[in-house]
Amino acid sequence: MSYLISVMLQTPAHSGIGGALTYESEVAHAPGTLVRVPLGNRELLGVVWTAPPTSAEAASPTSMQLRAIASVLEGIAPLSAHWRQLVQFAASYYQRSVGEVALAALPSQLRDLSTEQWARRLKRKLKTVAAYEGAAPAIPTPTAEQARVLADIAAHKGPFLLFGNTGSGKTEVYLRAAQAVLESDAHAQILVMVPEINLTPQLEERFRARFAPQWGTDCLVSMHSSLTPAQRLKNWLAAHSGEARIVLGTRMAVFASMPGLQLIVIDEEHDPSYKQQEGARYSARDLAVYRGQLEGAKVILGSATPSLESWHHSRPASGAEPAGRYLRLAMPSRVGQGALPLVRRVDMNRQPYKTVFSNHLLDAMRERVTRGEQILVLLNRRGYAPVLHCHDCGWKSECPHCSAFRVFHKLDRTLRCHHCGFTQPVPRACPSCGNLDISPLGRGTEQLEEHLAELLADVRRPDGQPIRIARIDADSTRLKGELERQLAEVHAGAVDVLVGTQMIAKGHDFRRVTLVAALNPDGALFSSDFRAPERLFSLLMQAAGRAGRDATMRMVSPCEMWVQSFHPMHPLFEALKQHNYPAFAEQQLKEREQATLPPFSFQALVRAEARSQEAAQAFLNAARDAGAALADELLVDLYPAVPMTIQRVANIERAQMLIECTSRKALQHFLAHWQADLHAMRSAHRQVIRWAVDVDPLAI
DNA sequence: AGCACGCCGACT
DNA sequence: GTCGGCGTGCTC
Repeated sequence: MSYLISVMLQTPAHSGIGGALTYESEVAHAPGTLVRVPLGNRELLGVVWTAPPTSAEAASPTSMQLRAIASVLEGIAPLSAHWRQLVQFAASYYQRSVGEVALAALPSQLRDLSTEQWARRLKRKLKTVAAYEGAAPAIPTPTAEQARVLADIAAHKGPFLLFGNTGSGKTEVYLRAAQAVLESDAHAQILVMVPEINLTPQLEERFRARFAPQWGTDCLVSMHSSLTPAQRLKNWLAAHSGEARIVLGTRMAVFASMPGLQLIVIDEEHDPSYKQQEGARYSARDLAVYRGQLEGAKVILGSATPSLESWHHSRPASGAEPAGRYLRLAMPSRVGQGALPLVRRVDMNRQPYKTVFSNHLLDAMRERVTRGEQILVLLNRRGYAPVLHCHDCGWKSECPHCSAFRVFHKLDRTLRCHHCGFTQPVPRACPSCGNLDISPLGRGTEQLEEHLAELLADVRRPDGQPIRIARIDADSTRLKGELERQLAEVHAGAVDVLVGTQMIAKGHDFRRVTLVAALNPDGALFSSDFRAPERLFSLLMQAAGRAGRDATMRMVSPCEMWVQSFHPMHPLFEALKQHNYPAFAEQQLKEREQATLPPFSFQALVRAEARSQEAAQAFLNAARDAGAALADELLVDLYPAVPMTIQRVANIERAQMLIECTSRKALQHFLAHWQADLHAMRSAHRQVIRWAVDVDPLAI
C-alpha cells in the first residue's frame, strides 16, 4: 500500500504549478513534515501540506505517473497546523503561491543542505547552556500608568494598541507583559518585532538583561536578514523546538515557527518597514494580528504615532457606533525625563530668498553648542545637490536609464542615480553645450554639512575646541558597522551637530541632544501620496522625541524642535506643536473618510514592467477589460493604467493600475478570481517582463 | 523560477 | 565541425 502525499514547493504562482504537487510514499507523512522531492531533474525541499487523500484519485490526474518522495528531514518536528494556516492565509491574501510563502519563511539552509550535511548538522553536539555573565539589572517599579495598562492587557483579549510617546515607558510594558507570560507557563513563547535591523541590538540587549539571569542566555534568539545562514538555522531551530522563549526580529520573524506562542509585540507598529516591498508583499503587522487571533496569543501594537488604520481600529465606542476591534491603551506621561520639547516654527516666507538656516535657528544652534549641548538637523535628501544644472542651455543631470535626475555627490565628484545606481564622474563642462558654468540646484545632506561648517566656524565648545559636525545617511553608513561607529561617536559627545536623513530620527537614543531642526518638510504636505502627511507627522514626532531624553542634564532652556516651513500654520504643524497626535489623526481620518481612502476603503495595485510604456499599459488595460464584469458585480473599482511616478528605471518602463473597494472581502474575492485572467494573458503580452499584485499598498 | 531542448551564427 | 546565443515549454 502506498500513500499519496501532497507537497508544497517553492514554485511561483505564475509558473502554472502554484498549488501542491502529489507524490507517492510508502509511509504516511504527517502534514508539516519537511521532505525532499524530485521535480524535473532537481531535488527540492517541500512541506507536506494536507493529510494523505483517502482515495487514490483524489489529488492528482490519474494518467500521470507519480514520483516518490526522495527523503524526509529527520529530527525535526512537523510544522504546526497553525503555522500552515498562517502561511496559507498570507499566500491567499497577498496573491502568492503557498509554496513560495512557506519556503521563504524557512531558513535557507534547510533548503540548501544535502541529506548528508543535514545528518552531520543534527549530530553536532548542542553546546552547553552558558550562564548569563551580566549582573541582574535593577527592575524598575511600574508607574501607575504602566500598572493600569498591564492590568488591562491581563484582563482583555486584545489586540491592544499601546499609544504612548517616546519615553513613556512602552518597552517596560512589553518587558512586564512578557515576564507575566513566561512565568505563567513553562512552554510559553513570545514574539517581539521591530521595524529595522538597526533597532534589534538595543532592544535585544534590554530583553536579554531582563530575562537571561532567570532563563539563561539562550532564552532569546533574533531573526533578521543580516544573520548568517548558519545562525538563521540555529535560531530558527531554537524557536521551533520551543527552547528559545523569546524571538526578537524584523518582519520575517512573523513566520517563525513557535509552538508555544502566547504573546506578540509589534513595536513602532506604524513603521512602513513592516510591509515587505518585494516578493510576497505582506504586512508583518497585519499578519501578526491575524496570527495572534489564530493561535490565541495576545497582540500588543505599540507606537507614539500609530498608523491611521490601527488608530481607526482602536476607536472607542461613540453613541450608536460600536468600538473598533482593537483596545486602545494610552500612556500620555513621559517618565523620568524632561517635558516634551517646545516646537518652534519659522515662517520661511519672511526669510530672504534662498535662506537655508534662518537667523533665529542659527542663533539658537550657536547658543546650544556653546553650552556643550548636541543638535540634530534633519533633511531628507542625501548627496550634495539633487540636480546639476547648466544655466546656458538648461541641461539637467538626467539619468540616461531612468526618468529621474542623477544626484550630485561632491565628496567623490560623481553623478549618481539613486534608482538604478548609474554613476559617472561629474563632467567639467555641460555635456550638452560645453559651457563651463554648471552648478548644483537644491540641497542635500552633504551640502548642509559643508554649509554648517562655514556658518559655525567661529563657534567654540565649552572646552574651547572648534565644534565638530557629522553626517549620517545611507552614504556615510554604506560600510558594515559604520552606523554603529558613528552613533557611538555621537553618544561619546565627540560630535556637536549631527546632520542626517530620517535614518537618525528612528529609535536611537541621543541623550544630550536638546535641539532638533527639520529644514524643509513641506514636500509631504501637498504630496500626491495620501499617506505622506501621516509619515511626516510620525517622522517629526519621532525626531522631537530624540530631544531631551537625559533627565540628569541640567538644562538652561527647554529642549526645542524647530520646523522651517513655508506653511507654518498648516494643521499638521499645529498638531505637532501641541504634541497632539489624536487631533492630527482625527483630521486626517475625516479627510480619508470623505475621499473614501483607507481605512475606509481597501486597495490593491497591479504593477507591470515592460520594455515600452505602451506594452506595460496595454497589459494592464487588457487585464482591466478581463476583470470588468466581475468588478462591476462586486462593486470593485478598476482605475485605468497609469505610468508610475518614476516611469522608467534601468531602462524598464513601469505602469500601474489601482483597484479599490469598500469591502475587503469583495476585493479579496475579486483578486482571487482575477488572478487566473492575469495568468492567461501572459502569452498574449510577451513584452511584459513581469507583473505583480500589491495588496494594501503603502505607496501609490 | 530553473532547467532542458532546440535551432542558427562565430570560433578552435 | 563545435560552442553558445536565448526562445519555448515542462516540472507531481
